[in-house]
Amino acid sequence: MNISQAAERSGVSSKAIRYYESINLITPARRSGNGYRDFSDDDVHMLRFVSRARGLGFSVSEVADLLALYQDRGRASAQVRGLAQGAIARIEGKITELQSIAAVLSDLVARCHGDDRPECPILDDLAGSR
Amino acid sequence: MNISQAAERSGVSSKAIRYYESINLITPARRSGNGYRDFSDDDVHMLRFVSRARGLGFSVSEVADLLALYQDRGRASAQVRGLAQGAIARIEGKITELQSIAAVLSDLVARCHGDDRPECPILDDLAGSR
DNA sequence: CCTTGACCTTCCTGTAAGGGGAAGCTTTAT
DNA sequence: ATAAAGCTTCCCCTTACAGGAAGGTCAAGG
Repeated sequence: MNISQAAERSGVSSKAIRYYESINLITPARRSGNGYRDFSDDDVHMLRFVSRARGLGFSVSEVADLLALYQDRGRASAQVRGLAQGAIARIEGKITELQSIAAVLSDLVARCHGDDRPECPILDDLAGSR
Repeated sequence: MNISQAAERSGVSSKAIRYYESINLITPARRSGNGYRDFSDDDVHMLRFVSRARGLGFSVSEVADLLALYQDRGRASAQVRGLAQGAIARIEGKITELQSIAAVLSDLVARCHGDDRPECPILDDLAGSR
């Protein structure tokens, strides 16, 4: 099948597929006589794997690791688990950071009248007049 | 004062200061006879404003808006509040997204033995063999 | 006076992960 | 036959700077 169909079935855009190929994340697709890429169902399967992993917050290079482990029949599940735990830690750290930022902003918004008057605790705070 | 001192006092790196100047976020600093930038305490104050706003998750272009509002003595606080609320909404959306991702990953990690054996629910899930 | 070394300047490249679009094929449909 | 769609490669754009090269400048020490 051509790239747009593979894109549709895998949930990875054509652009992204070409990109993944260019950085050697996936093995280059076969080419038909006309030079068009020709994808198999297995290719689509791999692309879905990539898509799902990316959606779970794994970086492209981590996806490369996951793919290698996936294709290594003798891998130890501990390695995969380690990657996933690292991803969780990063995500949770990010959540904590965002929550504290949101808390500060919410406090500022609560203290701001939000009307036609110029007085604004938000700007005052940003200006450091605490 | 020179750029490195302004950087130290404001918490904005020298690189970032030059960058902010290049994109017209801040007004170009005065230059001394030798061509060096020469920062005043007011400049440092502005930089701190920028630094704090960036730290609160405002994009550079939003900071530009905030700075304009800050310098507009007649602004309506509602505008500032709107910007802040938009930021909060974005941040909370991001938090929700990250939380659901973390939940999926945590579930997968919990189901993975994480030992020498190759069986791995994480890879199985990524492969879509649900 | 001269030489370091620490600053400063501008300019170029690189980052993550593709998106957008141009120029030029091929294939498909009318 | 021709137009529309799809494919190819290639290059620029995005965010918000960091890193580093090449070269000018300033203050301290021998």
